[in-house]
Amino acid sequence: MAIRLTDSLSRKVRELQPGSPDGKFRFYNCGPTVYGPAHIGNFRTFVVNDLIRRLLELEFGADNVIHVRNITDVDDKTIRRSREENRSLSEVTGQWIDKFHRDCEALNCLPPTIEPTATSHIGDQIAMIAELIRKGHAYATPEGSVYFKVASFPEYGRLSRLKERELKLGATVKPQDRDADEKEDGSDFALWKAWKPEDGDIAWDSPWGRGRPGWHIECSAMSRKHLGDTIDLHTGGVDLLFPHHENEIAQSECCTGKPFARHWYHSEHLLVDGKKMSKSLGNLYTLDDLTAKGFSPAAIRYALLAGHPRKQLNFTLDSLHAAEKALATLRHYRERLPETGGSPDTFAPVFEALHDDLNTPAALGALFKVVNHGTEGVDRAGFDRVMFALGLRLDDEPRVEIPPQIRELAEKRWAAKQQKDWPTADALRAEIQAAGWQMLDRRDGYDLQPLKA
RNA sequence: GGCGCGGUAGCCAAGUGGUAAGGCCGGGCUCUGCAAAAGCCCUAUGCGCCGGUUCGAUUCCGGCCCGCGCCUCCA
Repeated sequence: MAIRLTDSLSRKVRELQPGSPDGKFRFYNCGPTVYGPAHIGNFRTFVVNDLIRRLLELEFGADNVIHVRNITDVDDKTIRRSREENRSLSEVTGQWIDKFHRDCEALNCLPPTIEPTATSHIGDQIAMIAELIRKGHAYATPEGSVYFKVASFPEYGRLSRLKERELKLGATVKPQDRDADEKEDGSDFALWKAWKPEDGDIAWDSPWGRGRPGWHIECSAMSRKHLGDTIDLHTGGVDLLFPHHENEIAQSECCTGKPFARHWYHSEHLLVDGKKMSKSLGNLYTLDDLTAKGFSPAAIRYALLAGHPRKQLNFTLDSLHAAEKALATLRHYRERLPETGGSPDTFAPVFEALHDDLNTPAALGALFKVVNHGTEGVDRAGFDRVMFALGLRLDDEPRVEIPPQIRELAEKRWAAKQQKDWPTADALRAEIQAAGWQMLDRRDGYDLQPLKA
């Protein structure tokens, strides 16, 4: 069953198919800039992309999916952070790359096939810039910067449909680029940035002097290097539509003369409390912020998938509670399932929904419809395939530290219960509850949970 | 000003020209020393407002109201 996905360029829902004869599906996903911990909004994009990755694997086979996700490890923000902390750039980016990897793992995102960094592809970027200059699509300034000449690419603006880019009345007026007067045209964007004092020792040699690459060129260069001139799918958050992806198209197509990506996909942003996340509103969550509140990464992933990826999702703590409960239901359901013997078609509606432009809410609805129907005709193999597609790890229960004194009271109560000393057992239960914990008896033991607020 | 998205039960959220999936919360029941957990069952005559098209609209068209995002480096 083909995967159908909205294409941001044609604005149509189109099938995903490998475009090259080798049958490999080439997938490029714009990754993070590593200057701090990624927030939950960033992770929505990565979780959605992980869902795409998983569906592609199921559709074409794991060996036939080449998934590239870059890491931007040199730009204004990373350089600024390095200066502020008086540490080397690689020290700063290394720290946050590690953190990003740990967070992705916690959220059960499959690692990309290739994860190139901008700094390890400086030569490729320089080569591409040189080619653009040679073909008349870019120019160097006396200061040693290189800009892409937007006017040289008539197709510019096709993706974002922003042909007229002058500031209109009512638009947020932003301070002009300090390099504005170097450019031939205000729309031109930097391919290479000449060294400035605040860049410190962060610079590479180039035919235009010392400096560093502009942001957009890295994706064009790394995508080309690892996936070829034309790729099958290019994705990112909606904010990247303009200017980042628009610029990538311009650079790549002017360089190669071939279509850059056969399919574009952009996932929508996350809102918190109905507003865009921002530090001033105090509604910016990192993964650690949420796990510190006792939520499991699996529940966070579930909550991120609970809304349609192309719709703004209002992320709330409530949705995390709901996710945690829903996962518990799935966990218990799975326990009641036989290993094999189920009908292979049971979960077809779930996959149909996922293949229909990543309709995750409909897929979860279809999943629970099966669950509510009982275990008849269902087996773990089929169920686990769904869990794989969604990337939901059912063994990922929220973990909380149990204080020793609570553990001690629980042991005493368990002993009293074994003696059928009910008054003592009840007294201890009350004591444990007064301390904010709840004791859940099982046949063969007990669990302890913090009391719900 | 331009581009785009959305307003469906207490909360979240799919969906369809023919009478509303699913999750959470809430309620009931079963089970169980107690308490939970788990399982089972129930929970929108209604889909922002006003018109129109239609045998029939939440779903199509028009108008209005409200909310949100983007418009040069933010996933």
